[in-house]
Amino acid sequence: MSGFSEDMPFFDEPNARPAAAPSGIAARAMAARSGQNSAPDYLRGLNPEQRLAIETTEGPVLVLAGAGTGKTRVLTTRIAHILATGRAFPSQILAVTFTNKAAREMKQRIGHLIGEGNVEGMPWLGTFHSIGVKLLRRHAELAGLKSDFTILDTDDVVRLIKQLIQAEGLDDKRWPAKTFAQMLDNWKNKGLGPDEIAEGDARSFGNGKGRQLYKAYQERLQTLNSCDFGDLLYHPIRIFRAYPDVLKEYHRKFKYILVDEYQDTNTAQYMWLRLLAQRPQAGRSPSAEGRKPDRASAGQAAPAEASERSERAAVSETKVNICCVGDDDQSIYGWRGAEVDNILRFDKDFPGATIIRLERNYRSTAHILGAASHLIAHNEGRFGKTLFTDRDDPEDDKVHVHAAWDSEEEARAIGDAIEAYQRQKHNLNDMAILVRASFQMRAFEDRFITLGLNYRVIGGPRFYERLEIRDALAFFRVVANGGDDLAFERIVNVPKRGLGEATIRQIHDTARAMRIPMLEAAATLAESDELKPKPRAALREVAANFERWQKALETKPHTELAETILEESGYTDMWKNDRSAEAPGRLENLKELIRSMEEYESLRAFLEHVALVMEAEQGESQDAVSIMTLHSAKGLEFETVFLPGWEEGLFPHQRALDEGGRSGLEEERRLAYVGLTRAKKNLHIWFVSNRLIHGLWQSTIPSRFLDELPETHVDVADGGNSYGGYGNPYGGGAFASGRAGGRQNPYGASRFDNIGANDQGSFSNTYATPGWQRAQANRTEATDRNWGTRSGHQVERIGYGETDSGYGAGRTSVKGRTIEGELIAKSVADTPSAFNVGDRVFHQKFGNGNIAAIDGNKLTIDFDKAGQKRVLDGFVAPV
DNA sequence: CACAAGAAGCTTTTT
DNA sequence: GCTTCTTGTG
Repeated sequence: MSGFSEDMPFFDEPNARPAAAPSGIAARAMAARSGQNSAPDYLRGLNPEQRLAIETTEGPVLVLAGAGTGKTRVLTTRIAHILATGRAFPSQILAVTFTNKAAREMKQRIGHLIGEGNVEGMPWLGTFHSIGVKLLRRHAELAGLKSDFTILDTDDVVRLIKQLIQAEGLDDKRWPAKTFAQMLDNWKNKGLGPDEIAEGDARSFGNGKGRQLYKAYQERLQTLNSCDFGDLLYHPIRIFRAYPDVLKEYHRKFKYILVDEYQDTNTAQYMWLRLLAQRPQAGRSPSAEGRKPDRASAGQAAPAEASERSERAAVSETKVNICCVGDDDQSIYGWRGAEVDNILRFDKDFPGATIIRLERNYRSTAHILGAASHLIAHNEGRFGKTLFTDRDDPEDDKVHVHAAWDSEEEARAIGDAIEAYQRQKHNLNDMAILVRASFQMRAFEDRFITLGLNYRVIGGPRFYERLEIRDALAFFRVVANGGDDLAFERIVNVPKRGLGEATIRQIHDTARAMRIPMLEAAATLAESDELKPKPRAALREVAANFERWQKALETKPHTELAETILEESGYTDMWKNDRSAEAPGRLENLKELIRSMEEYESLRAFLEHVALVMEAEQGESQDAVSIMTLHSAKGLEFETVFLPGWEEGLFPHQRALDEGGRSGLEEERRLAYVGLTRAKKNLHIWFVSNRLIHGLWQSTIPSRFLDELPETHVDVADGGNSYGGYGNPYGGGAFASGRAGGRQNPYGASRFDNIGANDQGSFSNTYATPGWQRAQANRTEATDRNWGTRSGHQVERIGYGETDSGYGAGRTSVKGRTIEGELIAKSVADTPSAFNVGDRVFHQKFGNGNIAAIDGNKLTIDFDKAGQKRVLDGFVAPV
């Protein structure tokens, strides 16, 4: 049997026997079973549905777990239950999650349940990718790799593809490597190899060379002994298909399969699961009746190994004990290949599946739940769940909907609200701002910096993606694996050693010609006289360095070695001598990197961790408001949640509508649902009338999702309510009809069509709300922020490369106050506007003003009251 | 090789 | 409009 080496004890049950030393919960559970009839401890406090989900261990089970219904608890308890009742050994359980975070949490909780000491016999628990690696390391040679293959990240992949595109003689401008990397990813997410992709797809890139490039790419990966992320799923799938005996081993091994966030699985993951879960049954599909042991009749004799084990083990092998947990209403990753269909189709894929709904919500108030449920009910094509709660506290606030004039005021008002909560002794840690798109974050950061309010931004470029970290890792990678050409190329000339493009090309060519890694080629070249003295000396030093470090790899502790490498290469000095603002931070990050290495046994172990876990683990060190995208908020909860930017075009996002049509809209709605259900107690939704989009002020209309909220659970804040005293600068009248945010939204009319009377009665009647004087006041304050009130307050960026960058650069950007001459110079327009500079015009929201400059259909107007703005000519009328 | 001007993005993001 | 990457010039 191919791929299993002796030193990898595969069937490790005998050593991991839980019955031998049942500890913790297992012991208690067993005692409980034999003793009284009462349920074991770990089942206490669960509701009937949860218990059903846990105790229905046999056959396929789909648990539809709504937001806040105790999904993770069910998953972990289910595993504990399987173990406690002796249904399987830990090593016979496969549990898959999507994120490292989820895996970590599950591991922890299970450890807690079955007793921390039993780490030895832990289940196979991890992300699809980490389990993929585990599989692939065992069977690497079946995929043409060695078991110590390296995992490339996206950056490496793009650089590699670029080289291939150039090697093909294609213009890498016209055919961007990034685009192809994405295509590759899509193909692999669908489990398609170079020969399986659609002809059209293959032709659409690189003058019809798509397929050829794909092949060349895979070949290159093989010579580099590397994998990309897609391969971690794709290779195992192909191995399972091509080597049924290998697959069979895993069929025997895994008795119980659990999958978290099933709604997020893509096609490749689905295929992977199917292969593992569906046992060949000679044309018969396992049904509910299949619960009875009927293997014998399937004509598939129980393998000898199985008969050695207990009766029960043999029985359960015939069944598909797969349990998928998910929520179709929280599927928000369709755009990167997730197939909601996988979850909707579950009972067809696994006939006789038990479907269990968890609908009792333990998180939110009745108002929040009511609002969320009502909203999501607008989607078609869902299983349909109705969350409920027993909670009925008349003190609970309704969901608040607020209007603001523009994004700056939105940020200001939310900042005020946060401070108000703070005065009521709420922790900042319990509050979050969830945005649709990351550009929205800026306004909040700006505002919070002036306020001196602590915040933390979650998401964005991760720790390991930072420049200095990637450089350092490249050094380590070359030391650990001299054949890592991509890493070598990254740092040959770092810090600058006068090794230009020409020299590097030469190394490249030599390496190709002699079929040796670039590092070796460099060493060879350094000893030859093919180079000019300068680069030659430089190369010689590089080669000597790496030789020395590689030797030290065996002897020195890895953290010490890492430090030495960064010192001796001159990398630390490079940043020490750099007087830019980021340099100190980068040095700090390097220190952090070394520190984090301590937890790992070796440099290699650390590098593997880094490849798979592209996040820096950081604790919440201090009290701070969280700012993040709705996507990254999935799975989290907060006492108080702010959801800004509920406007058509932004949320739902225009591109989702354009590209995804109806299903795009439904995914946006699910995203809204995710947002709403993050809140435990207080929920504030905001929309603005004016937003700066791509540098242009655009009038916006309230999101259709606002109209989809039920009135009974929603409280629309009127102007005086939260702010008091700010009137409509344009004199109230028709616009300030006193019902700021009447709730009929005219989104049926054309987008941005809110000029004139049809604007009335929509949410966008925001004059009456926070007010224009504030906007005026903003302007002065916005200027102030340039010299920052930064002292004494801390900004924490989780996973951001640059710490507060660019705030000082606001000089020209204070509310579109651009230098006029520039705009006039640019105003050679392709679409001539019907206006002339100097014309007096009227704008629905900004009032009267004079045109200062024209750029195509974009006008720069000095408004009498609102100041200078750039607007599209369609929004103004001549006076 | 360094710096500056020019061009292309610009929704969400894990592994 | 802003930011980021690439290309061009000294």
